[in-house]
Amino acid sequence: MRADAKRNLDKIVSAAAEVMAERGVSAPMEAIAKRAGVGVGTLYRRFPDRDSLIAAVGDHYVHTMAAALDEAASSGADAWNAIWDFVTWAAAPGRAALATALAVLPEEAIVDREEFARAREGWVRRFDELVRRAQAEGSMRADVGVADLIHLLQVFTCHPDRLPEPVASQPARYLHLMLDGMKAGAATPAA
Amino acid sequence: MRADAKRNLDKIVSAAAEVMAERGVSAPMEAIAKRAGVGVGTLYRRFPDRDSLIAAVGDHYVHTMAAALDEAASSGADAWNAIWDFVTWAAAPGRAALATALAVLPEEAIVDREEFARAREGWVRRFDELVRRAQAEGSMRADVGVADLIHLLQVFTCHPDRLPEPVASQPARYLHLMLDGMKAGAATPAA
DNA sequence: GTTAAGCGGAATATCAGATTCCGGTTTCCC
DNA sequence: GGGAAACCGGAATCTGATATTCCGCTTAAC
Repeated sequence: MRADAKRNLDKIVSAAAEVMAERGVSAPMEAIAKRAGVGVGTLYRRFPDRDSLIAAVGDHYVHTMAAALDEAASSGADAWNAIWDFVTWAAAPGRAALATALAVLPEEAIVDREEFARAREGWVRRFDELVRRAQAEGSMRADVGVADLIHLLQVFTCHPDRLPEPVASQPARYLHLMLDGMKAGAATPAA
Repeated sequence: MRADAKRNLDKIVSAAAEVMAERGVSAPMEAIAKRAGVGVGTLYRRFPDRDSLIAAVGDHYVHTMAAALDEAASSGADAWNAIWDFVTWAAAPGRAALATALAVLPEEAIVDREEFARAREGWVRRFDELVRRAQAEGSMRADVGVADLIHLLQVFTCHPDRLPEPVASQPARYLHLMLDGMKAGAATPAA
């Protein structure tokens, strides 16, 4: 692969990640190409169909998230604070497409992409361990689980267009509210 | 207006409310017409543009909600429980388009529709009073407000397509989690 | 300097949904 | 009961937004 081709490939993946974060996984190919400073033709040469592009973006995100989670988990804080920190990180501006990397990816796009599946599973597992640790510590109620956290992250970190304005602009505020609801003793047992 | 015309008008508004609940305010006109058991032509004769239809649906919902809120508020329970009950009602299946009636309505669509604006404002005001009452009672934290409740209601009661599956199918679970986070003492102060 | 890999983006193909139109029905009033 | 006015349904048509292709022009690489 020629050097310029490689360069463009990288630009395309980053651009796609950004644009998909803003407009959802089905953002126009042309918008992605433009953001990457590249012609649509180049985009199509590299990624013959949208799914392959989504998959590439997915890789990008899973790895980024896994790293952030590990950092929060190993910061020495207790499990509850590690979760709090990770959620805060995930809600930061520019992280909007988190959802993309989670479950939103069309099944077809990730079939056979073992590396991706492995990374994702690893991330989920470690997140789950953290949650269980927090519950064991007595800081998180026992009737909620990683799944709830992941789903809520998806909801609050999806493309801003899909959220009411104040929520879109302060996802952290709302995620923290939800975390407060997940605190041990906060609560009426969840249904 | 001829009797059959009136009949169709009603069918159209109910159908629109349902379909918009499921597919969002920009659901295809044809889908709405079909649900109403009416031709697209009829739909267009009554509502020349989508906004007028949205406005009609809005009226429909605001009144329904206002009634539900008033009922919860006057049930004799304390303010916190009234809120809890209302939120539960709003999250019940078939109520999905709540968002439609709140702020999602395009401004243009409601300009000059004073009756609607008045109903909505009345609803918001009474909801706000309830919230303040709960705070005065000491059951709800003081750093959140009706706006937060309304926005989160919007998030969790929007068209199911826009939410991750588990959230879409159990909005009440997540809304209750949110309420738990809003309980007095639950919490780290919201940002 | 040559050439194959790579590029941009205009042109074209698709598709979903909006909107129009009119021949065929219903109401409703006399 | 009868006829005009008001209504219908939905096929046909129009549009706008994207996807996808294609090919003459560039540029890295040797």
